[in-house]
Amino acid sequence: MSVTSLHLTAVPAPLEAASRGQHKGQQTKAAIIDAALGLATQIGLEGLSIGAVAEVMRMSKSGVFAHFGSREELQISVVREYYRRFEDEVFRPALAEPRGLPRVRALFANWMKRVAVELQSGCIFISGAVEFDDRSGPVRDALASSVQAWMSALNRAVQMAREAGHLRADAQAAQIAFEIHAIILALHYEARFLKTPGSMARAEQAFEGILERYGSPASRKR
Amino acid sequence: MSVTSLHLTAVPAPLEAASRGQHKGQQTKAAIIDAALGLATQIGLEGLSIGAVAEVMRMSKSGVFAHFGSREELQISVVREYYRRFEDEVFRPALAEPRGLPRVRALFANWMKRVAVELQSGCIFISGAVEFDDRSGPVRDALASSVQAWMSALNRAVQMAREAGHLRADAQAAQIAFEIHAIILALHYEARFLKTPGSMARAEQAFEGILERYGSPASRKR
DNA sequence: TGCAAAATAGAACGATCGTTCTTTTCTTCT
DNA sequence: AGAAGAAAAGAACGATCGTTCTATTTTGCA
Repeated sequence: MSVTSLHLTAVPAPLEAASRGQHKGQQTKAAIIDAALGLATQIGLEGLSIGAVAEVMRMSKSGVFAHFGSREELQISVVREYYRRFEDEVFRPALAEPRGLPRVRALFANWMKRVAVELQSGCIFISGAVEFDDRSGPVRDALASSVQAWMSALNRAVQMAREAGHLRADAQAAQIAFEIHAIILALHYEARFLKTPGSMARAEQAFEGILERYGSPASRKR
Repeated sequence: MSVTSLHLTAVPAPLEAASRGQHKGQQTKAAIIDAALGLATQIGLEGLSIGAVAEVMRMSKSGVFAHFGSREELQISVVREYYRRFEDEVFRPALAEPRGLPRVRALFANWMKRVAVELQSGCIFISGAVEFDDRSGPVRDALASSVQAWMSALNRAVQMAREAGHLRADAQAAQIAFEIHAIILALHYEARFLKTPGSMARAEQAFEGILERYGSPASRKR
């Protein structure tokens, strides 16, 4: 309906496009990626079909296809968009917190906030890992490098906490990042698949346990 | 080749079948499930196609199909078989250990042993959770109840360890089971998808951390 | 050994998939 | 306004999917 009206009313759409300095093609391409991302979070990157995207967009299959040239390119675009949003919602806001434990806490809190949403919609980094874990190719590469980027950002934040004296001197940042990642994965599994009640609280408690175990004596006394 | 020879040499195969008291149909059905399980661990339950199974079995599609009546029934059979093997390899051997911490340790050790294999082949309980987390139906039910059965078995083992005084009195069995599950999921993710080196050691260390945190003072001193 | 029954094969179905090609519609810029 | 080019539609392709139906082969038992 709204897409149709864009075709009928010639004035507003081009104006908006001009204001962002982008042509109609780029505009609809972004809308397609948005729709495809919504679909991919529900049915996975592998389940993502051009026909389904076209239906959501009220476009023809070939119309959607022309923007990407292949299904793989569409999938890669979705991965990149997902990463961008993850960065915006989880990583960037945490930079407002001071280095060390506060920032690590903020990263985890933001991550949990996002998971709370994903318990309905799904997470591409998790479903994609399962779908592409024994495959190779550009989609897997895009997925893996996105996750790697996030994981190393988490690693750096933990490492800074250690350097700030907020963690025990013998604590390994990679080990802590591994255990935090583990909490999120278990939360997804238990809450989204098994629908176990109280999983959010379990995850929170597990996180506090990690800080208790690896926190420096000074930081644990507060 | 071996399947073909079964048809040509009339003596040994029927004898074997008779010794188990099962007709040829049940025999080949078991072989189909075995082949399907091997396929499903690699490409997932959703990726499992009757045509692919038929090709592995050197049978016709309809020949395979007739044993199950639907693809869903084949998927359910695979889930049940996977659970049976998981029980045999992980759960049952641990019952030889005495109740309490030794048995919990054995459960985790056996689980880790299995994961070490699954890093090549894949785990249906993990891939299936992602594939069926927002779907409903008999396949999802079979999958969820299998996982639930295993998780509550793990829960009981932890609970017995608490009752034996091996864990702190205020430790919650469900919380500990959650955290152990988390370790396994992270190991799968990091080793199988990201191919991060040293993931097995990280998982082992995380498990020791859990025991350190929740272990009773008496059990931690040894 | 022969006959009924079970097991398997084979062909065909409608549907959906990604992709290609051709044609039409809409945008953009002069 | 009108031409050039981008964007979208439409039809068709080969392939694969689960499933159905019929015919053939194989099995197990009297």
